[in-house]
Amino acid sequence: MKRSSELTKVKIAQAAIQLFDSQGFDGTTVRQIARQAEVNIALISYYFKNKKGLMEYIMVNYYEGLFRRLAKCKDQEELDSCFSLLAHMVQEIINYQSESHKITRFIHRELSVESMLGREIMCIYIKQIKHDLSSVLEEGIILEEFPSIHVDGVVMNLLSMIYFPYAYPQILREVFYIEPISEPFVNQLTSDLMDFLRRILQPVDDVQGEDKLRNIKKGSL
Amino acid sequence: MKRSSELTKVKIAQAAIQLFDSQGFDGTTVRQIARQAEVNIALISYYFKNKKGLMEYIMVNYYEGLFRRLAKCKDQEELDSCFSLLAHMVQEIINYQSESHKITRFIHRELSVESMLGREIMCIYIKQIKHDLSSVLEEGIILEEFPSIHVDGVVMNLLSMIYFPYAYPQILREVFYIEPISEPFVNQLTSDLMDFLRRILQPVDDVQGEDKLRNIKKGSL
DNA sequence: GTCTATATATTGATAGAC
DNA sequence: GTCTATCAATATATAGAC
Repeated sequence: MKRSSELTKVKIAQAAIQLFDSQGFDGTTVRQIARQAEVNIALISYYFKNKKGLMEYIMVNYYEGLFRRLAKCKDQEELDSCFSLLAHMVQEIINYQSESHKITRFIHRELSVESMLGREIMCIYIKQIKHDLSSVLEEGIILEEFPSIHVDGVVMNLLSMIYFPYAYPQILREVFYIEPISEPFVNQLTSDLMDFLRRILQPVDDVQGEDKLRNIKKGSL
Repeated sequence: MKRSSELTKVKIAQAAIQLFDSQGFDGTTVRQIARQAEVNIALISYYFKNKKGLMEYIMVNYYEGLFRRLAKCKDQEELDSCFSLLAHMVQEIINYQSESHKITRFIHRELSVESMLGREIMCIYIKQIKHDLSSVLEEGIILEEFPSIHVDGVVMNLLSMIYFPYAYPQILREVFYIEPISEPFVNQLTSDLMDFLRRILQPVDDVQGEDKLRNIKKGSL
């Protein structure tokens, strides 16, 4: 493998990400990708077999990166509270989505199409995310850190709110006049989700002044 | 206009909805639509000018139907509390999405593609939905029925949770083992959203207690 | 209003030279 | 590893007969 080859491969992948994001998979041609990447069309088949293989490569890469981050999260927080671990995991997912916002939107769009690949992604990766979040909630319930809530329902609400801004960034931009990729918004979203979790997971005896202040504080979104 | 013409038009639209939903707009060909509708290919151009015109027709129809329902909602509830009106609007949106789940998923997917039409849909219809929900919240704040919450944030959270199950029905099916179109789920989602609203919109002077929520509950069905 | 036939363009993918 | 040239398939859209 020549030194230039890795660069070519990366250039193709980056061009594909950009185009898949804005036009969708079926709306993008291999010719457009080659032009954008400034490489010859034949090299796409050479490196990724075909257009679908290129998409698969991008998707798998994305989720492997996400789970590396979530794994790190778990290692660092093992000794702390379940709430703190959960909070860090949510924050990590949001950060990752924001950093890779183009792939995030593209994957979520393509996930909503009926296809073999979409079903595989769901049964592997989305299930894993659900499992990771559920585990922490369930452990917190067992340890009596959390009340006995409906875990699946909470996870679904979490995913709804985590995914929305990065699946529909233009809605945020053109309807709410918010830039979803900006650091302020990432912080705001994270803090909103913390509030949501606190409201649901707060034990009866654990009302703290800090939390109350934070609840009042929201309003800068 | 012959009697058969309206039927043909409907058959084409229904076939398109079915195929756009499962394969996406760019992933569907006019030949497939004609075959599925059991009409001649040329009739698609005849009735809708072209493929894009067909999509536009479906989208506009969808949102006009939704706003007819929301308008009815407002008329019926004018004399009741803001919470009750808000609850009914949320429920109406969920019901509509469930009844037209194929168009709902298709529109939301296509909305996430960078295109002229997508931007128009957002600036007209999504903005309108946001405005309708915001208005009720703002009125409730003025009438001191609601505390002074951050309206845009609440609306965004609402939309996140309302859209998610119908944008990604397969995630619910294959990861959560829930059928998003079923009546039980529709009721569950509605009731979850009511709980969410109650938690956020609880008046300031309302001392937190188990039975206090029942006072507000009169607003729900 | 419906059809056949066709024009025109574009698609993804690759064989074979370098 | 990279390129040119090209194939075969498929796309949308329409002109004109009925």
